[in-house]
Amino acid sequence: MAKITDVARRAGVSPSTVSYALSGKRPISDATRRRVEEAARDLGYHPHAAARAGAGARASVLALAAPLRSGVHVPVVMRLAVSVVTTARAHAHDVLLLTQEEAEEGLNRAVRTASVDGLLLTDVELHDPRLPTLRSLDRPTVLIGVPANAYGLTCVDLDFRAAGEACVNHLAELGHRTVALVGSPPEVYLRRTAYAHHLMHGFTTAAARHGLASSVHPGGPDPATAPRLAERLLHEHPALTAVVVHNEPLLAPLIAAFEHLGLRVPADLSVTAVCPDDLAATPRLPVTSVSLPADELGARAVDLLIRKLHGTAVPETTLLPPRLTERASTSRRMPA
Amino acid sequence: MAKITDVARRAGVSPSTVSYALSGKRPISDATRRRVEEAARDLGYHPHAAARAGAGARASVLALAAPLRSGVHVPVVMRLAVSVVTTARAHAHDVLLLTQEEAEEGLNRAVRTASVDGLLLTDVELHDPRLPTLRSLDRPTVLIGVPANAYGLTCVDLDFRAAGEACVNHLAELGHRTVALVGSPPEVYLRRTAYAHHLMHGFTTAAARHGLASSVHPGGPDPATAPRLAERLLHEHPALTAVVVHNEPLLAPLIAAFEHLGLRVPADLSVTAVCPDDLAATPRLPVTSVSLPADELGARAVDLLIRKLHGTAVPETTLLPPRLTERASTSRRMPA
DNA sequence: GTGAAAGCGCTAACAT
DNA sequence: ATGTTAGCGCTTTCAC
Repeated sequence: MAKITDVARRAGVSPSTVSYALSGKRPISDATRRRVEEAARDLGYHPHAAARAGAGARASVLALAAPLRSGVHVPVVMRLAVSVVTTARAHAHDVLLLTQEEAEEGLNRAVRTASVDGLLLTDVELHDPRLPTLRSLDRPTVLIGVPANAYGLTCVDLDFRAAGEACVNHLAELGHRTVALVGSPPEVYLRRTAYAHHLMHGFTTAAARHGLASSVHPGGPDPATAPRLAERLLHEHPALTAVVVHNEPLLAPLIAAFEHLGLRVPADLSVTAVCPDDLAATPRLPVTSVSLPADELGARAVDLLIRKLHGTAVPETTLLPPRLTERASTSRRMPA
Repeated sequence: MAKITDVARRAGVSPSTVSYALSGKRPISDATRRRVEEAARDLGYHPHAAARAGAGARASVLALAAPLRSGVHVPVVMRLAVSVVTTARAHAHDVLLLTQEEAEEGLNRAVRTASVDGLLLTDVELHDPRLPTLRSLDRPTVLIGVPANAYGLTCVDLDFRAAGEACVNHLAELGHRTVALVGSPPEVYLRRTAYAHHLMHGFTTAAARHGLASSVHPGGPDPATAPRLAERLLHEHPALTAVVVHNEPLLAPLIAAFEHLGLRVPADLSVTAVCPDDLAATPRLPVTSVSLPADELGARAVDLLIRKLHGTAVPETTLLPPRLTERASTSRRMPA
């Protein structure tokens, strides 16, 4: 493994010149720079990040803390992760993946021991226990999710409150008077996971504003529970004509279950979802949905974090406006 | 951030004593160790990995190179990733996630620049272009997947060849005479991805050995293509009574498509899958399957890598024997 | 425009 | 059993 002194010797300059020539942190004559670059290339030289970090520079590593708790839809997290890694690479950073439950201590360790420059947190809770640790860590951080008190934090997320409202607005415009939300699994609400909470909040307040009868039903993550849930919904709310589904694994099975019970979608029942676009745009029954732009969220989060690393001021909370796409699963309420 | 000298001062000892007391690399009196540990705890001291690495020690970081190319089933990779991170943490290591396509150069960079101690590769191809780079990198590596020439490498995977054979054996015993394999998407075969190749190989040879008529059909990753594929299979192979599915996203839709075409599973058509257990053990129609133990693969791979880091000799290739579980989707062939 | 030298925080000989 | 010292490879004052 070539080191900086090897490059220096080969280029006939001092190590510091190599460092400067490669980093561009001070003016170097064109001739020298050229020789240094060539020598570096010949030797396949890559500066050793650890040593660099020792000398006070950054290690160019971001940590992604993605707890993967029960009830979260893994594919969405994965897409976020991929988008984070890709965007980080575009900024010449690598990504350390933290999934552990040992949340607080894990963050500490990552920052010290693995010399992480900045942190990205997912699965943010309204009162996230990691926040105090985070504040003490004095490393730039971006939360993917908006806690109850975002003061002094940088957060980015889909505007889930507005997303919930958008779904209800759409249904209200179509004349529906009784709506239900099929949300995330109960444990997600119990943890007060931010996104689930915000969506529910938006759903409920919009329903109230429109004077709609509304109810909220956490849905199990298991598709097999869909038929029971469908039955229960219809039984408990006979006037129900529209459902908002914020639960990826349940979306398709739930629609199937309703149809199995003899309801036609959208003729008898309108369905709106909040989920990644490709999940909604299925050929059998394209579902009207608010897009959950996991890729964009990841990219935005990294962009913000990189800017913070550079010392640039960034907005406190970035909320992506919901984008509702009308597809075949919603229609005007048929007068009964 | 407390450093080793802070701890030393507080404990009234020299820095090296702190280092030794914490690492246990040389005998320290109980009294001293206790004082050091207490001082470290009080100060919230974590050794700085970058500096450590500078001094010749390891950084305790593993890299997981998971390309996520087109055609791979993301949830399986994700489970592997989670299992890798969890197991790595159990060995006090962190995991750097590499997804980039810039494969060879990416590995180089990770090792140098991010001071990675060891590498884990997924999505291994029969003639994987990363192998030469890997050999030159001189970092312990474990492949999750078995290339054509595994000489000098450490590999771990499900024994996909045996898995293919197990499926065919099972079907042959049930009296089936014409079988088809619905495999991974075409691009996976074009890349000569190891697992897909090995499974197909096992399927084909076992079919030949039993004297069965067999055919292989790459399946698109898109569930929407299932109906077309089902039709084609039945049309091209009128005598077909059994199918092996090695394609997670297609499994359920394909069965649905067959049933839609009027076939009863398993009365008219037996279906075997190679997939994670929870995907097969669906309540509607539990599918006979060979388990794809993503968790165990990840854990094994990390264990092997850690042992290599410790300088322990490890077996060259570890193949997990296939475990076939009979469920409701296969039955004895009905004489026509 | 370039070099020499100090030092980042840690570990591992080399002492005692 | 503990302390002293010399680096690891790099960046960054200083100095010219």
